[in-house]
Amino acid sequence: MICRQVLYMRWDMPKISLDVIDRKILAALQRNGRLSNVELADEVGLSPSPCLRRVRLLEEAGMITGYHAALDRAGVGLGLTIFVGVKVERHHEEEATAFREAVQALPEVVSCHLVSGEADFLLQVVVPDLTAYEQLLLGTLLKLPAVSDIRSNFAIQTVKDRAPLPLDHLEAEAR
Amino acid sequence: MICRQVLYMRWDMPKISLDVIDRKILAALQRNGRLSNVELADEVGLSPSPCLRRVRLLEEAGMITGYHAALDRAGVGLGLTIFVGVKVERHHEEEATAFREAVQALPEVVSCHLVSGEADFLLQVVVPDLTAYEQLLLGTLLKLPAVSDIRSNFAIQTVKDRAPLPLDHLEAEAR
DNA sequence: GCACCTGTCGGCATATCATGCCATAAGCGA
DNA sequence: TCGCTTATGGCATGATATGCCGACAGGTGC
Repeated sequence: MICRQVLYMRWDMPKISLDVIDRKILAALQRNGRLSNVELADEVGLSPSPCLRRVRLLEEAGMITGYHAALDRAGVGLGLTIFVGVKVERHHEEEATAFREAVQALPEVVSCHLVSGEADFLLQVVVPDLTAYEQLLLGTLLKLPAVSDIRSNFAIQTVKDRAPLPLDHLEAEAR
Repeated sequence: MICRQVLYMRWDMPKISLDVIDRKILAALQRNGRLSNVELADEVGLSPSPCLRRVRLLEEAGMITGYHAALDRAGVGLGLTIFVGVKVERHHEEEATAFREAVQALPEVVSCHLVSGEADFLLQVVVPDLTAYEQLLLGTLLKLPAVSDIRSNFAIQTVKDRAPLPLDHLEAEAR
């Protein structure tokens, strides 16, 4: 019998564990999210029925949070990527929450993390050009609640982007 | 006739332009990359045939670079995300190239950009835990070619991640 | 050792979908 | 107004998704 290992559990999601085949499925769908179930089944060494069942379970368990088309940024006219470090004033938790909500609502901000170190928040911003960034920075970012300092780092070259998550660390543990 | 606007062109890709429907398609597939063609066609207000044709064109034109499943990082046991600023020694272009190639080969590094500002490269690293990061930092990153300084910023909270690219800037230009 | 239970597999039937082909409608220039 | 170009929609066919069934293997208790 193939033994699956419980790695993650929340009250609102079914228990799940990842065996060798589940990891193959996750790796394959990271690489190509539009694989047909037949192709996927063939790739992981199952017949279509149990393969589809596993995919559905992984989705319901929250392991797979979604499927997304990746676009060419330059292609759609978004030539500038900027990593923005934001410092917020201390002792203003309610304002920090307001900051988070404001950031959520900004479509140009494609990711935002609370981080340790120099900055408090690290954002990734995507805009068509410098003019657009100027408007965003002066017109919006600097006016966000509790912001005390902003540092912009322009992406000059993309060496690697959105690479698949490494799943090798599961290899050793699962049988 | 609906007029499309040429935004991006490379010698090896067919000319393409994006009209209102194309933008709806891109937006929909960013949101859900596994939409069936029938659902997509319904959403953008076309019948399946021309809809599929447009999707294929967008793929061939390089606008859509791929489809990928998004995984829950904690769910697959990758609890730690770190933003790593790396400084490299100047005047060593060949070593900087070696650095880029080394980074490409590291599965824990999910993205890497050459940036302006304090650091030269900004990496996003994903590992299971602090022990794994210690090994990666001491055993690998610090030994990479031409590296002179490394600064690690740990992600404490994810406010927003991998949000869809904003396509609103195309609205005004296209008819 | 045997019966039973549980979990997973593979096969099958059916509804849905992808995809290529063709006729048609709408814009554009002569 | 007449063609030419381009995109659309419908249709036929082959492929796919999906739910249901029985089979089978591992584990458990008698």
